[in-house]
Amino acid sequence: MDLSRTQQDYIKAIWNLDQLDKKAKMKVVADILLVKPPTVLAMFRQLSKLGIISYDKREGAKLTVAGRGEAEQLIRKHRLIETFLRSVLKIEEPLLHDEAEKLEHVISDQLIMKIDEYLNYPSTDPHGSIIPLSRVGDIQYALHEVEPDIPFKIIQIPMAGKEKNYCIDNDFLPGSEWKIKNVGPKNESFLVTNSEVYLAISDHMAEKIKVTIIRR
Amino acid sequence: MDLSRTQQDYIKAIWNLDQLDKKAKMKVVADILLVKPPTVLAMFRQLSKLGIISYDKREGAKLTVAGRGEAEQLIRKHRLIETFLRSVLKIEEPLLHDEAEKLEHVISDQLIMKIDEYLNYPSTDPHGSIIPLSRVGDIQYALHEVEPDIPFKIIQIPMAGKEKNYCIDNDFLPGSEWKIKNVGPKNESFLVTNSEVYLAISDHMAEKIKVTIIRR
DNA sequence: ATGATTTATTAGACTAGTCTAATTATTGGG
DNA sequence: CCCAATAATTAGACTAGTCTAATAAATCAT
Repeated sequence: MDLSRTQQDYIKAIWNLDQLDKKAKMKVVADILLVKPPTVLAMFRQLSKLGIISYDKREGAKLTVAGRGEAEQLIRKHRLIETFLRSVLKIEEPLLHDEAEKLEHVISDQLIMKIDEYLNYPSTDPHGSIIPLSRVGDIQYALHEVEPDIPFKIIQIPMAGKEKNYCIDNDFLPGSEWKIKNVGPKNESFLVTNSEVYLAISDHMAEKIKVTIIRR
Repeated sequence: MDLSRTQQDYIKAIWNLDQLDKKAKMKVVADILLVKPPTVLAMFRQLSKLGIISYDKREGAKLTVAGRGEAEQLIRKHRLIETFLRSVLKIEEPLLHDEAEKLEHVISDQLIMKIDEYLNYPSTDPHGSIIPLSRVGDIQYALHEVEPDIPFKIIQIPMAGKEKNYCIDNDFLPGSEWKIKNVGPKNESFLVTNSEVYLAISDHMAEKIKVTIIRR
């Protein structure tokens, strides 16, 4: 995952709106980021393709599980940086927030780990907000966590017997790329496709299958 | 002065080459910044227009006084950041340099002042290199320090008597924009122009006239 | 001092992120 | 339920920074 600074700004805006229980409609996001609606539309499409958000005209943009992961790592950085700047350099608002806003895009995972260690793994920032936990590396999800239409790659299928054969027979194997087309009522089954065939996966299989989100 | 990150990278490259007594030829700069020569040429032209460098095919790019000022503020930030990261977070090479390289473009003058204060105004960085002094704000120069062809704006002309009249008669006044066309032998006079008229300014006048570099 | 090699320059194209102007959808108030 | 206001979308254009391919200029080694 290598998102540009701009992409990160959009992700954060959507995350922040979600925290306030507001829909990330285009107009709203445009106003927050001081850009015009067509710009936001272009970025929403880009982020959808990357599996970071799903966008629907009337629902606005919604972060996928993958997108939420990205957002939380950004928030984690922001809050650790604020905590650090506050406690070491005694920086006050508004400088505190402004600098953190810039630094969060630039400080590496490695450095943020050092900062976390220095601060003795704080759980809240100077404003009392919770600092999300670290999840570095390629994040894995169980299949049932992934939203429809988000392309993913299979990492592991810990199956046996006829379930295993079912997967093998349909080329539903580690390394292959699929997406969820539809979710059955009460999440009891998932219709997946690799754009050649469609396959039904039961909920108890879906919970065991490990997957990563792929970017297009 | 609001230079992009990219512009700053070129300025630093030229400054670093100068420290090694090497000419900032296009090929060399291209190799350092991992870009191709046409890209460097485009940037050299841009920086020339901004009065940051002067470029000549066989001499390579040379920083103007204004450009050197920019470079030194960047170096100052870099070295203060390295010192801070080393002494507070015990960061080691190569992380130390890499992070400083990114942070120097993003940390404000205000924050760097806090860091300087925290470190108790160190004069050298962890490698023993000298940390340049701060010169924030719109930097002023005496006219005789400015290189030919670099456009500048007059800030102050502390003249009297017939010198004053000479300036007034020729609209050589605070607020007006000029550049040096030619420097006499032994720097004893400066031919300046505002693209309408040409004017000769003596060295002892030039030393008193305060000026800022302007960007086009 | 001339031909080979290297370097500089031009011309034209691409990407990401942005814009404006015009059009199409959606929505909410009488 | 219809229309006016608002929001979304399309189409087309711009900028900064980059590229490749082709040409021109400089340098260097015999």
